[in-house]
This record gives sequence, structure tokens and C-alpha cells, in this order.
Amino acid sequence: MSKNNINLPKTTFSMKANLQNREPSIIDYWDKIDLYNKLRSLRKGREKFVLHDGPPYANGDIHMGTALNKILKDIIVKFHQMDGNDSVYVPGWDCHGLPIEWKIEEQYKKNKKNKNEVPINEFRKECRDFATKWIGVHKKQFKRLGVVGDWENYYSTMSFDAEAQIVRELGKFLKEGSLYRGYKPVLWSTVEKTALADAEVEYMDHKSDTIYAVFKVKKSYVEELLNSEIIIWTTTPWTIPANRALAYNKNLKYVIIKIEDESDFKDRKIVVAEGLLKSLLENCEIKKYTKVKSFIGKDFKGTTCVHPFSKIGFNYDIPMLEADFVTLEQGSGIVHCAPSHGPDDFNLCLKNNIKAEETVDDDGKYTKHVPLFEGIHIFKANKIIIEKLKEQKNLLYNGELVHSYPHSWRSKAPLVHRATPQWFISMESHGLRKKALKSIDETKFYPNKGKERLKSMIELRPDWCVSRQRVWGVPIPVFLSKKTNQVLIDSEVTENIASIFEKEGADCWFEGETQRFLGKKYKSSDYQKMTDIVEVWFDSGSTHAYVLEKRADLKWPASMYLEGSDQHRGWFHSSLLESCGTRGRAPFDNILSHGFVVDGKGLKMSKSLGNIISPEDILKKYGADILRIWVAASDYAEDLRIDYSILEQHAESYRKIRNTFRYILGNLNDNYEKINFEKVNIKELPQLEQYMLQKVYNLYATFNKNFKKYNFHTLYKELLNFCTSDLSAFYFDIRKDTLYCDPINSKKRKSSILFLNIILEVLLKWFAPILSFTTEEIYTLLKLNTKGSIHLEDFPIIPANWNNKELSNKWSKLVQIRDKCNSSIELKRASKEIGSSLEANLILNLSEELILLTKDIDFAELCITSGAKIDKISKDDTEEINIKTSKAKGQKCPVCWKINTKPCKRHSL
RNA sequence: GGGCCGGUAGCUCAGUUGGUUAGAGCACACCCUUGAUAAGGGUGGGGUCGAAAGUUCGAGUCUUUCUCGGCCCA
Repeated sequence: MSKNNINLPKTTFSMKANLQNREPSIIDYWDKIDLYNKLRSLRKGREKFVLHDGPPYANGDIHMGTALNKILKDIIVKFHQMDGNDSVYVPGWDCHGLPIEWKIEEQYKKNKKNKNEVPINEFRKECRDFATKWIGVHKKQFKRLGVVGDWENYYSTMSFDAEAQIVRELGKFLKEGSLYRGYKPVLWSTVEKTALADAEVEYMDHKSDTIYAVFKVKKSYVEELLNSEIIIWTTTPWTIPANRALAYNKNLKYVIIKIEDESDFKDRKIVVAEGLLKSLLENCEIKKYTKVKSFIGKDFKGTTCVHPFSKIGFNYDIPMLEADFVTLEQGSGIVHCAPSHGPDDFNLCLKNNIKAEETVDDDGKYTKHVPLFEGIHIFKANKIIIEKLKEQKNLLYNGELVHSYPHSWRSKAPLVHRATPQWFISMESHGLRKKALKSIDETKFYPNKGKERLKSMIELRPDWCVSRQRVWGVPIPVFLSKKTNQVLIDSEVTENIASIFEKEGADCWFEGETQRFLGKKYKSSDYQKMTDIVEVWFDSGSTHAYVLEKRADLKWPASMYLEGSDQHRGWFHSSLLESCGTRGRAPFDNILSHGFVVDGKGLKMSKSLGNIISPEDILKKYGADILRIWVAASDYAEDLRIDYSILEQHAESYRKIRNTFRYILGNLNDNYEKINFEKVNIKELPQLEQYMLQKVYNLYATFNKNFKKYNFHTLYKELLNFCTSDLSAFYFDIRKDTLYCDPINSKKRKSSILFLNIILEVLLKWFAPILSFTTEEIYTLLKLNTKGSIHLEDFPIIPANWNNKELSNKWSKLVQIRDKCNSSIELKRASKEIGSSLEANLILNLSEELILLTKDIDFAELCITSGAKIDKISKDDTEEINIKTSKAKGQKCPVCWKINTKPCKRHSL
């Protein structure tokens, strides 16, 4: 007797995956068979599932966050595809904006080129080329992850049709009247000479000059205030010339004190919040003083002061205004307000009819509106202002403070608030906020907490500032009348501009003749063309208009938008507002948001911590399927942890899954036979197979449930557990004997082969959206591969008659008995009486009820022993199960290795 | 500093409306197997559920405070 007489597994499917080398050739295969277009023609006419791609910025290599995002999208697209939908995926890129401008400027600096001397369209062309280059790089990197999409016909925010449509979209707001020209302080970089978006601001420590300055009271209903001076504290002395008001909190207590130290301030009365008196005395080194009066903040009402420079040209009243933002955190309890240099100041002054002015120019120099200091750079002004305050005897104290301060994310230069003309979309004038909130209610969020997050942002946000003083973007397509300074609103002009952009791109705006944009109705000499560009969130917020609406293969609204949770303030937000403003509802039905990739300890990845893992590293070490498992197995509702020990764990799971497939393929000798599930005659099968089909049915049910909720980590875990617990440790182990040692045509063996065919198909399909490469590798190896790719298949439908509750209950009881048998065998193994379980004979003493249950069950087969006898349990026993194991006696059959005193029933002939 | 979200075995995750000794897979330890073999099987150890206080007959599950982490904002 030898191995020739038994049916050992044989397959060409290797145990070692070698994914790093194998995966690229599978990608080539997908290219060769044109998988994406095959998918489209196969699903033509079916219900569309459109996952609209949020465009990543075309700049720099992809990182774990982008990889996670794209893989998660791909998994969902593939799930819907195999679920029978026309699941279309068109990737896109965000191309305009500051970061690319900066890259080009950096190159200029290296080559000693001056940006201002380069023609604008030459600069824009370099930006365009830069973005194009990175789209190419990203495309390769995303494809390497196994992401299937319309890579040939991707969309970008800088394509001519996109630029044209952005103009049309803005035109809709213009026509409606919700786009308006306002004037407000924005965070301004005097280095880059531009306003910065919130996302472009970094907070870093900065050393500022601090001053306590005084404002003499001119008018007040409080008598004691009349000869007093209001103290203010600020970290930006240079804003003093722009001061137009003082703010107090009506609920705070204030005191008037008389300074008695020898100094300029001897016998002068100053006013400060009571809660800040102590810190003021310490900071300003005031030793001797007397308290004159204390009063409540609301008594300030009607008080007016004079500017500390009133004697040198700043001769106007400084009213005291009531404001909530005044606190006892720092300073004096009275805040100096320069409406041109702070959002709070701006809003407070606006309410009180004090207008902001252009006090500082693009370069950061005082304008003609600031007497005495015109032309001085604000960053050099502090010293001069302090000197002047001293001269005027209005400086109580000056010092320095290191505090958190806004800086440009690129140049790292400190920023200032500076009033500039900007374009805004009103949240209120045409009910935009209301529409957006209603749309959020009508959107389904995964996870649900995203809904509240987006809602609270929309509830609070101010009007949307859509203009930027930059060059790499879509121009704001607006003309101002030179005579009236009014905005020209004419949809013919807007459409004319759009159609020109559609043909030539937006570059022509900057160099072309103005007249061609205005058409024949208006004279270019009467109008001023705007040179601001549209902020990039408006670009990407409009993708639904130039991608979803314009392409025949897509639909509006999208089925789903899927991005990182930061996009609640980003793309989800801007898309919602743009679409609600122009179409009255959100451009999506569902939003799925995922957390951030953090390291194994839950800390964010950073260069300084040295805990960064790049997708490239993982691809080299493990391959994309492992990365895809990591995505599927992680709970995206929270932050996703990753490090090499976590990846190692997933790689181990992968090996388990791979070996499960290998075992099936081996026993089928790579001869897969397609089974018609509906026609399986269940009652003809052994109970074990029936039980396993019941398990498949259960798995089917949980699979569908989890897929519907996009609970991939649970779904994956169920699949993995099925492979390890139900198949490897249970079914495969038990059926080894049959598969290896029974005749090929025996009914039992054929039943097992039938089951192996079934689970091969089912597992291959259920794993396909996650293990895109490995399932394809197996699929192409099968001789009955008819469709060309596993991804062209549908999910299986498991017939309801595979569900058998009764059998399932019975067998879960049997499995419990089996567990006890294993424990009993283990005792004998520990005492070295036996080794292999086939060296054991079992004696099962069971309650009558259980004996009834086990009457048609062979426990020797179930527990892989050489024999098993069932007897009634003795009446003294309190348990219902008592297992004894003895060493099997007799001869070992050379074929099936079972030990028996009699010749082997199967193999003695 | 403010808002939101989260912290269950070494790791990835389950834990239904608060209700018995808190579960699974992986990892780990020991053993078996050598006919899935750079595989496979068995048994077992391991958690006072981030910390403290409170509500309750009873809390991983409810409340408060603190702490750590993430995102967003200042």
C-alpha cells in the first residue's frame, strides 16, 4: 500500500502568494481584457450605483490616507457591481490652488526667477503641467492598489469643460443675487500677498510685542469715568492706528483706580475689569494705588473716548461698544477694536455702523488712510507705534509674549487680519442655509454621527467667501461698471464667457481682449474685469455639475460620496452648499465617512515621531491584497490603526484564507464544476454536508446584512471565521478521511466534492471585492472560467431550502459533544498514552435525550478517532455528557490509518 | 482654548432595551501530526471593559468629573 492508492490534494495553486510580483501581472491582465469597459457593457441598463470620487489634490505621492480612501471606494464599488448594479466609478483630481502655485514658485526661487516678471499664462501653464504630471503618477499608484475605474476618462477640475461649468455655476449665484461683493478682514499673508483659506493656516508659537495703552474718556454717564482713562491690552500694537472702537462686556465688574507711583501716570485714573486688576498691577509694576469706584459693565453704555493719537491727527471719537467676546482670560477686560483687522472687531463695528477701510495694502504697508504712518510696513511698525504712544504719554507698559499665532502653511510667515474686497455667497439671502439643512436630513450617513457633524457646521457657518487673490484657478467671471461700481448681471455674458472657456480654457481671461467676453451689448471701456479667482472648494464643490450631470454614464445625484471625516468641512460641505444653491438639494443620497490612519498606538503619523508607513512600503513587503484586508478588517467609523505588527496579523489571516482555497482546489484537482444551487438535492447528502450548507446559508444572511450597512469589518471577520473554524478546523479535518481514502465514486466522497465546488464558488465571489487579486488568480486558474474575470461575476444566491434550523440546533449540540471528546482525548495525549487522535477510541456516556439525538451519528468520524461507542450515562452522574478515551487496540490500516482489531472494512481487499 | 467623536484580552473586532462566571479570530504557551507540511489539528493561559465618583437590587452598557487619543475650529 502506498500514497498512490489514495487521493491526495493536488493543485497548481501555490501556497506562497508572492503578491508583490504576482499582482502587477494581474493588473496587466485587467488592462488587456479591458475589465472596466467589460463591466460597463455587462451591466448596461441595470440600476446605477454611482460612487462619485472626491478628487484628491494632484500633488505628491499618495499616503496611507489616500490609499485607504481609494481601496474603501473600490471595495464598495465592487460589492455593488457583483450585487447586480451598474456600479460606475470615475476617478477625478483637484488641480487648481495654492499648493501647486507654491511648488512652481519654489522652482522659480531655485532658478532665481521672479514670479512677477513671468507672464501669467506661462505661470498657469506650468501649474497645469505640474498637475498633469501628478495625475499620471497617482493613476499608476491607485491602479497598483487594485482599484478598478475609468482611468482613461478621468475628470479633473482644470479641464476646459470643468472651468467653463464652474463659470456657469457661479453665474447662477450671480443671477440669483446671492453672490455679492463685500469687504472684510481676511487672514492675509504679506509675503505671499494673498488671503489664506482656513485650511492654509497653521498655528505656531510667535513672539509678539504687547502693550497696555490708554484711551481718555471724553463722554460718559458715569461721572467718575469722565477724568479716567480706559486701559486696553493688545499683542498687535500696529493695529492701534486703525482703532475705531473699544469693547466691553456688560456683565463684568470694572474698577477705577488712581495710580500713585512716581511716573507719567502719577495721579491718573485708569479703568480695568476687576478680575484682571491683579494681573494688570503685576504686569505694569504698579505698586501704589487707590480704588476710586467699581461698577458694572453695562454702565459703560454711552461712553466715548478719544484716540491715543488724537493730538497728532487721529482726531475722532472712539465709542465703547458692548460685546460678548470680551472675557477675563487676558488683558484688561476692555478690547481695542480695529474693524479692518479682526473678524470680531469687524462684526461688532458693522453692527454699529463703523466701516472697515483699507488701512494696509497687499504688501503689508499702511495706506493713505493712515496718517503719519503711511508707507511703513506693519511688521516694522510696532516699535514706532510704541514710541509714539510713549511720546503721547498713553503707554502704560510694553513687553513681549510668546503665544500661538496664525502662520501661512507654506511660507511659515506670520499672518495678519486685513480688510480686502471679496466675493461672497450669502447663506441667508436666498435660503441657502435652510435648503442645506433640509438636504442633510434627507441624506443617509455612514456612520450616522456624520449627520450631526455636518449639520452643526452648516448651522453656524458665515457667508461663503469664494474669491482668492491668486492666479492658478478659475477667474471670477464678473465685470464691475466703472461708472456705478455695480456688478454686471447678465446671463448672456456669463454663458459667453463659459463657452469661450470651454474651447480655450480659462487662461484667455487673463490675456484675451475684454471685449470678446462682454459680447456686443456692452463696451469694454465701461467695465472693469475682475482678476480674483474662485476658491478651490468651489471648484471641487461643483464636480457634481460637470461630472455627474454631464456624463451619460453617471447620474445626478450620486448614490454616494465617500471621504475622510475631515471632509465634513471640506468637500461634503462645499458640494452640499453649491448644489443646494443651484439645484435646491444635495448632490448625494448617501455619505460615508472614514476616520484617519493613525499608528499602532493611536497617534497620528508624523515625521517627528517617525511612525509613518507609506502604501509603497506595504506593497513591497506584503502586496496590495494585505493592504485591502487591512482596510476591510478595520472599523472605518473610528480612526484606523496601522503598524507592522497589525499588518503581520492580517498577513497571517491572508495565509489562512489562501490555504483554505488551496485545500479546496487540491481536492478538486483544479477541476471546478459549476453547481446549480437550486438543483442540489439536499436530502440526498450526508448530514454533515447538510449542516455545512446551513452554515453557508447563515453566512449568506450575515453577509447581506453587513453589506447593506457597509459593515465590512464584521463581514470580513465572518468570512475569515468561516474559513478557520467551520472549514479548516471542522469540515476539512473530518472529511480528510473520506476525500483521501474513499473510492472516487462513493456517494459520500461525491457529496463532499459537491460541497467543495459550492464553497469554492461562494467564497471566491464573497471575497472578490476585498481580495481582488487573489480571487482573480484563482478564478483564472479554474478551467471553467467563462467570463474572463471574477469581477464580472454576480454574488451567489443561496436557496432558502439550505436553511435548516432544526438540523442546525441538533448539530450545534453535536459540536458541543465533540468539544468534550477533544478535551478527553487531550488528557490521554498529555499523559503520552496516545498521540494522533486516530490512536483513540471514545466511549460517550450520554443522557437519553442526547442518545436519541446521536443515533445516526458516527462520532469516530466526527472526532477523527478509530472508534466511538455510545452508552447511557449512569444515574449517579449529574452531567448529561461524560466522555472516556482509551487507546485503540489492533492493527493500523496502511491506507486510512484507522486502528482496529479486525481488518479494515474499506481497505482490506 | 472651544466643539464633536472615541478608549472592551498583546492585536483586529463582537457585546441586543442595564440582568448569571464579558465573547470570537489572530498572536502566545504546551501538546499532537508529518497524507493541506515554510501547512494542519487539539488544549490552555490572558481582560476589575481608560480612571474616579454617582444613579440602581444590579453598569462594559445610564450620569458627572478627570485622563489619553483623533478630527474640526480658534
